[in-house]
Amino acid sequence: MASAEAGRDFIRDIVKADLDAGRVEQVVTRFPPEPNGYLHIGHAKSICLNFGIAEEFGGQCHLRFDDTNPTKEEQEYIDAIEADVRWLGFDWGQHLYHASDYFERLYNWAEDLIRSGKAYVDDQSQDEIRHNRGTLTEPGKNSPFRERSVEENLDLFRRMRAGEFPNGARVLRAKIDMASGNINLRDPVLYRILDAEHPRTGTTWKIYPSYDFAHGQSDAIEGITHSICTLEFEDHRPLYDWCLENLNVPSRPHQYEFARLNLTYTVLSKRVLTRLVQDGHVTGWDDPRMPTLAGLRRRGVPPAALRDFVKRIGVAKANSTVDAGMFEFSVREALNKTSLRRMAVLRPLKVIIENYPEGEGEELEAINHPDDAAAGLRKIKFTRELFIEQEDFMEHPEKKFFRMSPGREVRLRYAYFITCKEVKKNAAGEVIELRCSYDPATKGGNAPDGRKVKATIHWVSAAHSLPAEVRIYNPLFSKPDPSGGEGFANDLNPNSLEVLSGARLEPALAEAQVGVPVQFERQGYFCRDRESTPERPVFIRTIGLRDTFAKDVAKEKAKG
RNA sequence: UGGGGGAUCGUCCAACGGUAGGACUCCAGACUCUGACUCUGGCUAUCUAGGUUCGAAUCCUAGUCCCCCAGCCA
Repeated sequence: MASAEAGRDFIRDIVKADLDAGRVEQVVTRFPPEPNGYLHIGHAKSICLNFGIAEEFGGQCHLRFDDTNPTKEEQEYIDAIEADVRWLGFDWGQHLYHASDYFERLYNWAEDLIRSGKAYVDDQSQDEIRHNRGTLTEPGKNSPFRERSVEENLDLFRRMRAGEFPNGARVLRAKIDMASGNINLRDPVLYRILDAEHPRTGTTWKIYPSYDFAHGQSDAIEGITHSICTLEFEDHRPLYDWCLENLNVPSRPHQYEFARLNLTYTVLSKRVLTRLVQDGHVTGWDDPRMPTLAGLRRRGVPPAALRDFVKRIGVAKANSTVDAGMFEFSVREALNKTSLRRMAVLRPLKVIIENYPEGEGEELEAINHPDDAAAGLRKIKFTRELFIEQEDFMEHPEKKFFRMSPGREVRLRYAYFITCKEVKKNAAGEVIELRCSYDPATKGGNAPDGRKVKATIHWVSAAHSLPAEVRIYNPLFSKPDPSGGEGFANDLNPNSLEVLSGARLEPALAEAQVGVPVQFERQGYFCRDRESTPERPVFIRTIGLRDTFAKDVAKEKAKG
């Protein structure tokens, strides 16, 4: 039954039309990762597309590992991929498959092709095959082994399977057309000899099917109706179709292609991501700077933000690069709704309230979420000695700066109005302490005489706050369009990680759970990291709040 | 000089012969115990040249530019 709403993109249009016309009775899609790395935000687009379509149109979506190359694939990746897809919010139910589940059937289909004279064993070396393939503008040459008898091909192919030949000695090729303008049709390799241990089939197999020979048939076995992949497979489609048309397959799937995701300041090449990890540019696949789902999760990005982002960017066939700001918007929007508010001072500046009694303190009430009364209130401790943010004070304020400065009155959030009376400096001339006075009548943050202040700043009690480490992340790459090739290392941002070791947190943050986002008021969204110790919490900044003041300052500076 | 795709605001996506619309960004303002959120208002686009048509982003013709393909990777 087709969803009532019209498709939101060309693929959904096709699905809907197929359903409406009765060409398929239930849509079946699949997400087919190769377990040779971790999933990233680009995969999220594909996952949301495939699982989303299945959901919307009442169909099903399979998770299928495309594990046809044991030299690159590992169990660690298989496990991580399953966890990441679940985390994103999708469920494949009973439909977990592996291309390797189909090795026997694929093998038999290969023999079928040989028997019908449409495949042959080629003894040429890899170099010879490459050489004889021709070029983009010149046709290839037929292999001298192209006209072997069915019997000889069958015998050789069986002996390939039996492990009688070394890696690379022979391959099975489709007999199509060495002069085709589409290079994929110049007798593509269907099977190669690979003496490697497969994470699932172990050493059972000595030969492995190529992607082109495995994918379409796997789709057909599973009854996939719409096989959705990225643009670079567009000119593989004739081969996809050729296999299905020349084999006795149980169903007839069709392939559709969409443009993969590109993001500014980001590289989504699996090869580069692998290098970042292996070469130690990041601490691992889940380094919070990585665009991997594991990295984003550790960073504190909620899965709902990913899903929202994917919905916003749409699906089309034109290559494009999405502004990372669009992703940030989705992250902030999701976080704003759900994050509890807390106060934390990242770069502390000591404040002493001179007219507040020494050794005393009081509890004040603070709101946990401004848009959600059900989130309730909490108590915060106010004392004579406090910390405020260094950047909330300027000895010589510039024109539009209206936070704390000498002689100026500001509000401490949920507490009192205070006025800066004196500035203490160290020998180097750095401000190290502010002496202030408070107005007891402004308790809770409002002046009974109705006077206003231009700024409200956050603070913590010096004695009650918790020391912590806070990690601020900046883009991993310094260029909007970093190299996805060998030059990637030159485009890395040397300041992608900033560690603030002297931060101070309000006591309620002691209960923060790893990975659960909170808003540090006026600063951004943060979450406790798994590297925290009982003595020393570590918080990670998921993303900063929008900061129009900082932006204006930067603009002024740019103007000169 | 082969084959396969693609060109619409700064960015991403719509419009399926009938007023080029939305989102992000940006700009101006309102609100504010977060310079956040929210809310108002605004700027900016059909690759080019012809043609068909009452009417073209959409159809036709000829160009231009961009992307992918020469793995026994996927």
